Amino acid sequence: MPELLDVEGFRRFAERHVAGRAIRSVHVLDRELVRNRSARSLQSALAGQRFGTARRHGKWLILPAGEAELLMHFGMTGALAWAPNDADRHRHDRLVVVFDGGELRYNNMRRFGGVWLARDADERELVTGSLGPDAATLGPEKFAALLDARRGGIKAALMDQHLIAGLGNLMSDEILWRARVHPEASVGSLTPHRRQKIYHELRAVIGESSRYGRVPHGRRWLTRMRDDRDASCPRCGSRLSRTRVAGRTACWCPRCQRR
DNA sequence: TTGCATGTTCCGGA
DNA sequence: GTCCGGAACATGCA
Repeated sequence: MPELLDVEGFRRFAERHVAGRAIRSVHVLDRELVRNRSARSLQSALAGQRFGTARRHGKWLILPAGEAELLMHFGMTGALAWAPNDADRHRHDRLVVVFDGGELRYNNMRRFGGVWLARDADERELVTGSLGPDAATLGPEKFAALLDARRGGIKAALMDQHLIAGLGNLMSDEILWRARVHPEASVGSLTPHRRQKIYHELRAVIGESSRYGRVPHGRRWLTRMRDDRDASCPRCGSRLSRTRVAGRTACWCPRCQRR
């Protein structure tokens, strides 16, 4: 699930349910997913604190709690849920934060990602590593400058969190498909016009998706087609190709996205 | 049983 | 230093 848009959905979800509320207790259901503190130390750091305004940088969710921050990464299968009480917890719920009147559940089947506590901005950056500017607020000049300093393939560049934070496999495929750029094209081979087109589609994909908190599965989106074995291009009807690009399965149209 | 899955990190090699 | 591919991580599903 989680790329930038999904995490943005989680941010809003957290904002709606827990911002400003006092934490009554913290239940660590899977010790391993609390990555940089003991369960006990996380509990004592959070209990009694209030969550401030939820932030997001790339695929990271940042929940200020008192002086500290609770950092969440969702890996490939993470999600948040809210429940009025402790009934019917799921076996993949890894961390539960309890408030008066309900509880926030961090669920993660495959256990990539996890939860960290950061005492300050320095510790946060230690945890997240250096992140590029968030894709949702990246300006055109900055995007152009980042690509100018980059070699290698365009899909790898879009997915590199150090360069731009937030884009993953699905969104990079969606953007390149809309921009009609082959996923293996090298950055250096792209004309300024092509790069502007990629930027334009990046903004469009994020903009059109943001109200859903995820990339839509509509008929005109590549994302919807990639699950089908005999998927065809929503634009031209050609059979879509699947190849490994930058370590992931890229889905693209051999007719629309020529080298 | 095998392969694949929207994530990151680490390693060796060019 | 840069970039790439591959393997690893953990779990479930087709």
